[in-house]
Amino acid sequence: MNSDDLCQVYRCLCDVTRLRILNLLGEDALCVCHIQQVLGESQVKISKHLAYLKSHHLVESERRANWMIYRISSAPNPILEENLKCLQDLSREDPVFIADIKRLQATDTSAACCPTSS
Amino acid sequence: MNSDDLCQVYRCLCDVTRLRILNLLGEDALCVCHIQQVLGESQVKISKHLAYLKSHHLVESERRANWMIYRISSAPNPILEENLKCLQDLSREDPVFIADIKRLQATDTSAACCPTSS
DNA sequence: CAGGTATATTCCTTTATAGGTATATACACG
DNA sequence: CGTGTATATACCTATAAAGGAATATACCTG
Repeated sequence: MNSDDLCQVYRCLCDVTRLRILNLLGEDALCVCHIQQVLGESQVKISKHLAYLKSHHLVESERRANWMIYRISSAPNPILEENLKCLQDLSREDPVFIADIKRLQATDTSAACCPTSS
Repeated sequence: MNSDDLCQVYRCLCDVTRLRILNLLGEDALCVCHIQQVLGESQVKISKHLAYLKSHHLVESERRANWMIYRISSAPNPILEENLKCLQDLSREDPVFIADIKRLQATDTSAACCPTSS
């Protein structure tokens, strides 16, 4: 990773919506509709931010029928990993992140679109 | 620190010039002219990026006669600290950071403007 | 206080990005 | 193959930010 790549990672991290998405994905892989539902944001917004994160290799996606499952990229990225840890710490303090995780836990993940349902 | 503050920190980190500045300041407090000289960038550019970093409380400054000495902010900031560590690791791999540190070490810090000179 | 040096700010142009509306694509199912 | 659902993309507008040129400010020295 060179200095430009590093900047790109930080560019990915410097938007609240993207941080909220990464915070969710730090818990578990999720389909777009669940991310959208938990964050309470529009479809376009979520889709675009996911595309942004994907284009910079912070997340990866896999199609499951109609749904796209997004997860944190499996390619090792020390900067991302370190900051996801920080994010986890913060998610216990910041009202936005706390509420997101709560809504995530309240979400039914047994639906067809969910990665954990076979 | 809330989610918006966090984003602001990442915004500060997502520019190569600012990363290079922070990498230098991670070594030692420095006056603007030295930063400018080591990075080989224009005065305006350095000054503006320092202003940006200062406005977001990542660095602080102190006047010494004609010179302004900048240093990493003394206010504890876990996110910044964690990422400065990452930066230090990277500065051993990335050609840009390596060259910066080399030029910093080759710079005469005994001049009047230097914080270490009484 | 005049002139010099170091740094900051203003004004301008260009580029990146956020977010919305509308539309396109991919897939499943009848 | 037509319809519905999930997701992505195109196009547009508004805003932020980067960087340069010119200028202003702060301080020092004589």
